[in-house]
Amino acid sequence: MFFSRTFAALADPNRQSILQTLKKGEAPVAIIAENLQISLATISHHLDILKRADLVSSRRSGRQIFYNLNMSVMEEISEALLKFIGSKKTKK
Amino acid sequence: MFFSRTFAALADPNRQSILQTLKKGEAPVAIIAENLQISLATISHHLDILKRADLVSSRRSGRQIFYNLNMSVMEEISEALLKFIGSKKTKK
DNA sequence: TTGATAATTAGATATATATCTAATTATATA
DNA sequence: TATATAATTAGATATATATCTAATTATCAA
Repeated sequence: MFFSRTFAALADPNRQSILQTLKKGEAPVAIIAENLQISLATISHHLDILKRADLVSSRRSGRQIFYNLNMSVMEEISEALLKFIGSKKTKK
Repeated sequence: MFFSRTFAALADPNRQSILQTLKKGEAPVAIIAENLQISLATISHHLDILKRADLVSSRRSGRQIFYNLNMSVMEEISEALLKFIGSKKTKK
């Protein structure tokens, strides 16, 4: 339903770690990998999930692929949560 | 890491549907079940997950158990997301 | 106390996810 | 063009998750 893919993407600790790394600015996979103890193949897989959740984007530069944070979806989720909370009928 | 359990809980469409139902106020399982096409056992399982993610609470009244939305965690997540976004180094 | 009702728990299963190693693709450079 | 580098894709596997039916627990009412 709403943001299912994004919530699922945000639920994994390794993916959260990737997002933390990207907070400092765009980075190639090698840099992202420095903070993780999993294989490059698995990191690629996580990056794919983050991409399909619209949480990151990527661009190739030479042999490297740089990943970038995409903040708009997080904003949308934050807003949706606040709206959800706000719309709740509060009892007496 | 951060809110992993809650993000995972929010990722499932049936659980989202449960939260939507509870937005109108507390409800027993039978009412929650009206909007879902899955067994009561599975609904119990989803309610357990929502409870362990602190998204709902419950109280027994006679033979029924009433479930209730817990908004504080959603607030926390919303804030954490905004903080995360805000703390990102924006380039030039 | 017996039976009915409301919900959870147990046990099984099918699907999804995270992970790995090995193979492949894309790019740069000697 | 051959080789090295950066990353992804393929294929396999183990674990987690969603789901079901059947059994159990808790409560109420006859």
